[in-house]
Amino acid sequence: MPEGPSIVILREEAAHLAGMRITHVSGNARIDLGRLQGRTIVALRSWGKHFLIELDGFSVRVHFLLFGSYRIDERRDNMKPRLSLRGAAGELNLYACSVRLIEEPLDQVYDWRVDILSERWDAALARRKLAAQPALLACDAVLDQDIFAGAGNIIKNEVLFRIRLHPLSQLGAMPARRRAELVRAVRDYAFDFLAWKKAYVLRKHWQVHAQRRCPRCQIPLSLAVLGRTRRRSFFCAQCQVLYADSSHDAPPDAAQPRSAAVRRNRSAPRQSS
DNA sequence: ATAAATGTTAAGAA
DNA sequence: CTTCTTAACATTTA
Repeated sequence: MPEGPSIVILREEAAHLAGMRITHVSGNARIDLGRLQGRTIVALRSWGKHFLIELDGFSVRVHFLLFGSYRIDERRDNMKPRLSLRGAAGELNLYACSVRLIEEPLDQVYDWRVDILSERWDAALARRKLAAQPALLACDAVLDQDIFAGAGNIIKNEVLFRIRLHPLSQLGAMPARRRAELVRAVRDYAFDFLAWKKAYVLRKHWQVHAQRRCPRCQIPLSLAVLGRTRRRSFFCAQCQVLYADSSHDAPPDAAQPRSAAVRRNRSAPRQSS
């Protein structure tokens, strides 16, 4: 459930509740539920993986983490809602999620230019942020919510494969052209994800995530827990180019010559057996 | 049945 | 003061 496109789907499915006055509030969220009673839903918004219920006066921020779920105009029979909002237009039930109140205006708290699904997405800003962190690994960069809000582990794995970039590549060792390509690919894949998820065909479009073989060269995919984010990376060690630069390595006590990008099997030959 | 996973945050350690 | 590591949270699927 939790990557950005899934939150956009929720926002769209719940759109008919915007403008509704909340007449019944319940749930086991550790917030003051009484404050929501009688308020009006001004708008339903999203930023990355955050689902935002904007009320008159304050907002509710919902994050589904790994296991969260929701029902609109219906309920789960097996689980107690973390938060349930009811009114004349329908009801919204949220389960196993993190719920917090935001007192400040949302436009003051969120930078919409960073949301990979926003119409205000700013690719140039993302490129600048990537250029500013030369030691950052590609696998960590894609998951950085301050750069790509809404990108999750599936998007990470699929994007890196699409542009044939090794997850351990260092941003500073890549040509600027390649960083720009990465920014473009995250945005593009987010919309593919959205369309596929709406059509219930997301999974069958996975090229590497939770897959066994490289669809391109057929060798077994590598699976490793990589980066400071310690998330699973599925990748093809043959097709995905690694850019490494010794000047960003951990303990170089002497000045070392800058090494050129390490390119592995650029042409990705077929595996012979 | 046991493990791992589309994720983040808080607290403690280094 | 960072930066890193670990635990906690809580549900489904393999």
